Amino acid sequence: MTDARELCSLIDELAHRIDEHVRSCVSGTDLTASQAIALRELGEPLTMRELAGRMHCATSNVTFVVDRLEKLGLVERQPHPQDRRAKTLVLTADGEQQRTALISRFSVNTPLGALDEDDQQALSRLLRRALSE
Amino acid sequence: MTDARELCSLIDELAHRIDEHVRSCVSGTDLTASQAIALRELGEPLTMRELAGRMHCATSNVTFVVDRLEKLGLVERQPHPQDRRAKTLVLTADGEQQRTALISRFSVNTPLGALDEDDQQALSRLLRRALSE
DNA sequence: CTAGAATCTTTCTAATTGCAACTGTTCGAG
DNA sequence: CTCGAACAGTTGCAATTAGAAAGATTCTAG
Repeated sequence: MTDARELCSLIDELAHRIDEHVRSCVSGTDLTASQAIALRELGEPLTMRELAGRMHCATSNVTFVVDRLEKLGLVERQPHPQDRRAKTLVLTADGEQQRTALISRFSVNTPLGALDEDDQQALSRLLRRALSE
Repeated sequence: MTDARELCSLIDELAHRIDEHVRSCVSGTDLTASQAIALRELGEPLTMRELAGRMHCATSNVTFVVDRLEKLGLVERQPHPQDRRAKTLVLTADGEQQRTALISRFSVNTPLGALDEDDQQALSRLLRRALSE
């Protein structure tokens, strides 16, 4: 039987490399890593809570991050059409532009560069299966 | 071509599940998640720096975590035999005992439970390849 | 042998993150 | 209807984490 603990370490290691990659992509810009991830996830309008879910962090933290993105003029808090409690986060034109620039920067020197096309597909399949539970 | 961004999200998601798993394993004990991970990694004596490397955190943070483990009587800072700058972290008898108990708790309901033996080996092989570069 | 660069740890400080309480809104049972 | 429970978001506060500076030791070029 394989060692589940070692497998977890490998995944943690890769997640850490991904995090490092994000940090290297934002170094030199005026964005923090958290802000960049938020921007990345905002390809479609989301509520605060939805964004928190995608970022795996507390909603109070999203309040903080979005505050700063809004000050930078990249995101707007709009009233939610159906639910007056919620807010819809939408990118400004500038936000859209910075997002596409960011994503193109993300896509070079990916931590998965050592894997060829077939391996990436195989990895994707295995990860989906592991997460499906 | 597969979407590298989505692959990264899958890995992050799995890493997050692993983190949640650790937290659920330590809830009810007097250990924090960081302390538990430190304990897990101390299967062999390590220096502060080595432990920081395995925990993916700053060395100043390890000082903090080890301080508390030492107060709990689970770890001892011993002078390093070769290098008087460094310290060797070794588990006490109580530390060893808590470590094995912790690891056995880690091994039930693993986030990788949805994968059978073959899949786990395949995943391990792919992760190693991705990390090898 | 020795001076300077590098390394290991700690301390101090700042930034990030999570938790609990609170406001305002929606939902559902009666 | 309407009242209480549930939920979205914010705020204040505490805890975790990282970064930079400093002290002690080791390494290395000359």
